Amino acid sequence: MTADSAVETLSYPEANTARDLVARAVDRGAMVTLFGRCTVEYDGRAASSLGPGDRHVTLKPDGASLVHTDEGQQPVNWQPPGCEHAVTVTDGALELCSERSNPDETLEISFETVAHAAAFDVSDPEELAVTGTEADLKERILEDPDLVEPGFTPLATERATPAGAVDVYGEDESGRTVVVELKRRRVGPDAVGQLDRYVDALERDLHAGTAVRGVLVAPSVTDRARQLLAKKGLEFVSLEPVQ
Amino acid sequence: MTADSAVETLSYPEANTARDLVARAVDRGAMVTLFGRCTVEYDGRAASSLGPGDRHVTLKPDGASLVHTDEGQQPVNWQPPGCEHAVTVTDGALELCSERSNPDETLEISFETVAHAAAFDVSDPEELAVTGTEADLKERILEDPDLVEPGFTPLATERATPAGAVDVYGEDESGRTVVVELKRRRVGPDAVGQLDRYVDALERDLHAGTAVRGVLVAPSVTDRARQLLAKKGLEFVSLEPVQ
DNA sequence: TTCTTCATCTCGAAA
DNA sequence: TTTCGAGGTGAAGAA
Repeated sequence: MTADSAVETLSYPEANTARDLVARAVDRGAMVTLFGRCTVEYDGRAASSLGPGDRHVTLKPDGASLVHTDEGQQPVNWQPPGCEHAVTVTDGALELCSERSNPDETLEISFETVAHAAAFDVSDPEELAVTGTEADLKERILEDPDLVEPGFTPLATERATPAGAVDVYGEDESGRTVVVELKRRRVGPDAVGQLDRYVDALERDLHAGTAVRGVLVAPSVTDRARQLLAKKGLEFVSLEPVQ
Repeated sequence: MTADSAVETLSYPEANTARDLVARAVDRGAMVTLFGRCTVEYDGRAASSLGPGDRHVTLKPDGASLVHTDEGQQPVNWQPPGCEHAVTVTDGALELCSERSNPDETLEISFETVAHAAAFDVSDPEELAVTGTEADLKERILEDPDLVEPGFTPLATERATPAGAVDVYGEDESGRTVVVELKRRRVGPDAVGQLDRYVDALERDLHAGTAVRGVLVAPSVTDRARQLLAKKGLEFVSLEPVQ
């Protein structure tokens, strides 16, 4: 990354000047950012309209667009990767359009004023390494199945059932089938419903009369989830992904 | 928004110069963006590590932080609103730290090179107006209950049950209780589980022997969801939020 | 492609 | 503060 090539910026450019920078940057696969007063229209899975205000806009080389206000972690409007970015000047105003198909969606940004425009040539070879996920919880259990209960034996992970894949499938000390559903954090009623669907599907899939135990493994459960577990005859084991 | 006050930028600044700009901007409640080669460490609900690469960093006045690579709609690392942003120079490197409590979480960004730094004074009075939401679907049904089925009479929305609030609660032509669950888009098994919980809770809550009908209203359902509906004795009505 | 589930989900509303 | 469900959820993996 050198000073000559990596960054190109404009302060309060004319619309045509900004358009040229954006067009060139999009063409060469650079990341573009704009800041200024704009309106935003979206139409696709839903539809939205945003009146004039100061926002920060990002166009990524993979086709994603982001419109950020001064508040919130989430963009106020956006377009996912895979879009075509187009930039034009209409009636003296810089206009961006990001479009995609399947589903057909359009994002249109019209700038009343462009306060800042920048293009960045990005090189990022690194992958993010995350720990503390559900996958970590699964590994913890496979390494030490007694954490679920003494005598538990895992037989498969992601075992297919008519209701979907079971996180951990195994049997208890006395040979009964056990379905384990894992959650990396405190769970509500939805996770209980999920476990119940798997247990139900397996009881039908295996031969009649086979009792299947369902065990929810998570750091903790809410009250309603606990009541639902009791009603469905399911069990809970408290365990965290790490430590 | 004037040229004098709204935007302040630096290209390839010294670490101390960048620190001063960031510190002043954070102090006055401006939005800050940085672009350059950096590493990122996160520790909190999970933990992650990201080796050196070129990224775009945003610090928002509400305490949110975003780290974006050249790919993806989602930031590779982030911190939600409510954090304290701190900026320092350590061993000649610009370092940002965004920290919050409950849960305790820390995001640390260390710049090897700052290619660009900018501060933006933002004014955004507008609210986003969205259509095509679940609320629109609800209004559509309340205006014309026959869309659910001829003779359907809504009696309440968001009616409380021991399992949570029911979207639309009413009765059919023959006076039987009907629970309606709304989804703005095609649904899977999770939505069926949700409806089933409400129906079950209401049957217990009302007097014994009261049959409660459950109707899922959505544009469409997946195969598994349809099977699950059949097994649970629940119904489906195809309806979109708009048009 | 569609389907299913995970996510540092985020966000908002209500208790 | 916690809980619960909506979301233009996004993203990944499998069928």
